[in-house]
Amino acid sequence: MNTPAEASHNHPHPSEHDHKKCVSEALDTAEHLCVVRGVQLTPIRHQVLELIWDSHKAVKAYELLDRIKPLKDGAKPATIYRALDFLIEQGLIHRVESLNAFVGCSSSGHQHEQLLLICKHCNEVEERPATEVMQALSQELEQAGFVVHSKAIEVRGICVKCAALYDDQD
Amino acid sequence: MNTPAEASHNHPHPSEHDHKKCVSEALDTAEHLCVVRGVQLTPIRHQVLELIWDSHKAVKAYELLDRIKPLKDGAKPATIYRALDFLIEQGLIHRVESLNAFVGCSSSGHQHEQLLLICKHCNEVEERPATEVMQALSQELEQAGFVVHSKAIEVRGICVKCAALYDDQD
DNA sequence: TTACCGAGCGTTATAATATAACATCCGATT
DNA sequence: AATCGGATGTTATATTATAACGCTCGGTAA
Repeated sequence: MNTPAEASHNHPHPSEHDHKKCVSEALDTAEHLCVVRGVQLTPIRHQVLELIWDSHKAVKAYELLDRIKPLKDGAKPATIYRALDFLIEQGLIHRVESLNAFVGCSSSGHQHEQLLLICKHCNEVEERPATEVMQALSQELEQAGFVVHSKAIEVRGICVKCAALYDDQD
Repeated sequence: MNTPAEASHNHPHPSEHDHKKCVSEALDTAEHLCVVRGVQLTPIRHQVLELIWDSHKAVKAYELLDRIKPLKDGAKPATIYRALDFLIEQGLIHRVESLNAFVGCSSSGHQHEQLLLICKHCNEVEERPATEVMQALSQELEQAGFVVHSKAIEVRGICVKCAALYDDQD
């Protein structure tokens, strides 16, 4: 398959994983979930999701716009933002609040709310279920009597792989 | 003292607390910390901090700009953003990432990183130390080998006071 | 004193992010 | 055939944020 995702994918920690698998799993899951839910993963939405999954980096909306223009001539901001809205609603991507950017969600089906570890060096975002944290948070929120709509738990810093590089080289 | 803060303050849950005390404590703490740290809480910075403390609501940068213009003729975006940068650096305010907005920090001296509970109804932001959550998070981050620069832990929903109003009235 | 330096601020311009509003298309239903 | 709703096209604009450059002023080194 000559997808743009495969063509332009650029992973800073290459030995670590088979990214094609990430992408195909994410897309398969997305397609399946949309069928089950009776919502449409239209070509545009699919393309945007694929572009987001090009890497594990957080991507800006206008970056996506630039990258979808060759595929979708005449794409405008609304094209992207509508697709992003849909993908977020369906839990297929995360909005990274502290970056105004977007990243694929690996656990779309089950557990969408996760701890996001955002590396300032490689710009990758790691999702972690962080069950202990989530449990403590639920308790805290219950104590506070707060009715939750959504959560954003984001930590910025240097990921373990980049930290290792720093130790070795910088 | 005929401060703008007192003049325009508007609290949706009025019986709950003495807001003048919040403001004066926040400003006193800020002044003290800046002296100790050898940094300047200039008139502009002080005014912006005061405007932010007008309420416990998250405030947008351009709202602050509009509100500082009468006091500081010719104020421009940079005026506000520079002050905000300073106040954030000094831990005197929080940037609410999921709103692109700002709110005073009650615990400037000691424990800046807190859980923020953001009410969609009254728009107030409650800070909570949430020590159990923070502890679990620290553990998680240590396990992940992630070097932390900053954290944003934000929950959006309905605060306990507004939830009570909903139960009674809506 | 004079020269310099850096922090803070004024000012202009523009970049980057996001939404509103209305038109059109197209497939499903009546 | 009529119509209805979801998705998309299209134009315009709102909102958020930064860049870049110059001035002032107070401290300090020559």
